[in-house]
Amino acid sequence: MVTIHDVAARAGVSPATVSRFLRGQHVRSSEKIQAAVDELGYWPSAAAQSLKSGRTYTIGVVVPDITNPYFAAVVKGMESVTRAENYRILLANTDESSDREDDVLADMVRRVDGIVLAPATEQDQTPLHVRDADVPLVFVDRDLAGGEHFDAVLVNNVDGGRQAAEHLVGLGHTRIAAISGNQDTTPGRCRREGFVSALAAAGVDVPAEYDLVGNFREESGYQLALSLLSLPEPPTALFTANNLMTLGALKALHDMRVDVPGQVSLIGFDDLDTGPLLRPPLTVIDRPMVEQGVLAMRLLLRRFDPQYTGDTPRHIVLDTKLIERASTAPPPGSGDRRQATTRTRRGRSA
Amino acid sequence: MVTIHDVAARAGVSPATVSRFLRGQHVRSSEKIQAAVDELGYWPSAAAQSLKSGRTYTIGVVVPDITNPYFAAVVKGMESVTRAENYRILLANTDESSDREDDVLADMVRRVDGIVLAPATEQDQTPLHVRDADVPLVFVDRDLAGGEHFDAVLVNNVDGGRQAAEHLVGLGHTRIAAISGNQDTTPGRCRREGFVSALAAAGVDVPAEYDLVGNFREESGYQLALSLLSLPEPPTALFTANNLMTLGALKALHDMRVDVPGQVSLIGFDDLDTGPLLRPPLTVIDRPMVEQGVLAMRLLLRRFDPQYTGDTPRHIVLDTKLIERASTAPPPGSGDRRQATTRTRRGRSA
DNA sequence: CTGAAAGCGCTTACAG
DNA sequence: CTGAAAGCGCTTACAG
Repeated sequence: MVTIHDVAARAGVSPATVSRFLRGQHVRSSEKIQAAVDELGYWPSAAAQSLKSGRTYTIGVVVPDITNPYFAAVVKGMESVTRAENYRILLANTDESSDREDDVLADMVRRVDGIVLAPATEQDQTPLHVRDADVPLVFVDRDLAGGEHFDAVLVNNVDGGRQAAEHLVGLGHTRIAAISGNQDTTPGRCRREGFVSALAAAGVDVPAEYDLVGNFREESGYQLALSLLSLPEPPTALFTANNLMTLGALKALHDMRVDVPGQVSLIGFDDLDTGPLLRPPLTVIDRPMVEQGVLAMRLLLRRFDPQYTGDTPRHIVLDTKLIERASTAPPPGSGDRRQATTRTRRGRSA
Repeated sequence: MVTIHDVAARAGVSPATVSRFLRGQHVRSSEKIQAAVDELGYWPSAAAQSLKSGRTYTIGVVVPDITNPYFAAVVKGMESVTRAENYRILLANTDESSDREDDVLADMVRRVDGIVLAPATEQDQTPLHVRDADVPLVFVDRDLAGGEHFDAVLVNNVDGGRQAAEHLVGLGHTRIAAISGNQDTTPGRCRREGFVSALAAAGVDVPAEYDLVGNFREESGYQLALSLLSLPEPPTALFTANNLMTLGALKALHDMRVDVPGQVSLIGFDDLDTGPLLRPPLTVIDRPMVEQGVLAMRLLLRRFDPQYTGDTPRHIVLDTKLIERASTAPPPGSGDRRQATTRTRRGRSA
């Protein structure tokens, strides 16, 4: 391993001068030093640098599931920022587990300059300890009870739920079910809240057997959709609170040969790359993804600038948007001629 | 920041003893030390530890595109291994750029104990320099010209291409096109090679205008599929060499209102979560994904075990598998009654 | 502008 | 089993 001393010896200067040159200061023997660096193939030791400087130029990124396209997009956004600012990303997957999250955060605290976290639950208090360690923390996608003291980039989940509800009500549905996500997470709780309360405001009641709670994974969307379909009186419309549960529900509907949207309308939260290509093309509540990652990382890096370090925490809340495609329609028997016809035809050709 | 000295002082022992306790050695005053650690909230400095030990317990993972579900799955597999072995992952996205890859590798060399790399091109020689720095390197998904000296986990891409070709030939197609990936990558080159040569062996010629090369991104699949459809004599079957280009091609086919598989059959490489839910459900060449990540990370960690450090490089090559769904069928006018009928019906109800 | 020196927080051979 | 000491590779205030 070639060190700064080797470079110094070869260039005929002191290690201090090499260090200054490398950090961009003007030195007399810059050519000789550069030559020595090149010839020796010198690269500074990150460990030594951060031991001295107390900075790692590394950001911890903690997400519940990297294979969820939403989080993959968020990470990509964050990566574009860290790259431009010469930081790197230490990535951890918590598999939606608080325990795993605790371990990861404790481990990261002494390895990174800051953390962007999508917490597994709102109740977890470990992230608050991160603050004690003086490591800036930004929440993305999900908040925390007591998270007011941190920066955050969130989405207006309540309003997204409302948009989904009003879309279904507008189509004439009254038997409306929801498959929500973990109720101890911000998006799980808020999307359900927004959805159910907008339905109530429109005079539509959601009975307990229509008000199901899953865990944001495909399998739970699948199982809960099956259970809805086996009800004596199944719903005519279904809201699924994230992309993976939407896919699970759609699989269940396919497996049970339920016509979508002829028999059951489906509206999901979060768009998918494949959304327009699915059978049928999915109606969804969409939101920024890459942008959320970009904003969260920018908020975090700002905290390293002494000018902003003490600023009051900022909560950026982005809007959702309804994308109407073909998975939602008026309920069966609603007298909508076009819809009824389509359904019959599909039934025949299936 | 609380250091090992603070803990030592509080426990009434020397820092050396604290260090030994923390590393699992038996010491007399373990209870007092543990108490001091807890009360002070001590956590060792990673920088100091790795400066001393020369180990970072961090693995660099370099992929071309983290939002590609294939790479997301590979990373997830790697993460499960690093977690179990108490390593962490420094993640970098190269956006399929060799320049970016060079930067990333140079940066990582002094920050990690080893690297798993899916190289942007086969020609890039930078990864070979990583070896000079004595940082073990394992290839995943993609190989390098000169990569024989490294461990690698690959897929039998040539055979995957062959499977796709024989499936299409078996259905009776003779006008067969391919949208291949970057020809300076292992999978891009080999999938095309396997596909084209299997067609040749079956007596099917692929004219130049059917033999297209994209860049593994959705947009290139879209554009190239459009260009195929605008040919005076478009193909009746299309092979797309990765998941994203398959989606792009499918979008193009939808946009041009081409019946799949009635007018054009489509077979992709790499399955998708949504594969069965697409219009139509996709026939694909599938391969292990999470498992590739697991195997690659295991190969890498083995290199840290003195027992295996000097072993000759291992190339693990996994098999692909044809998954037949509904996007492939005999060519139009081939006399296959069932198919022809279906096509007509679809045409009517569209 | 430059060098000698101290020190960042650990670990580990060396004595005891 | 334990402690004093050296040293991992840098950076930076302090003199000059």
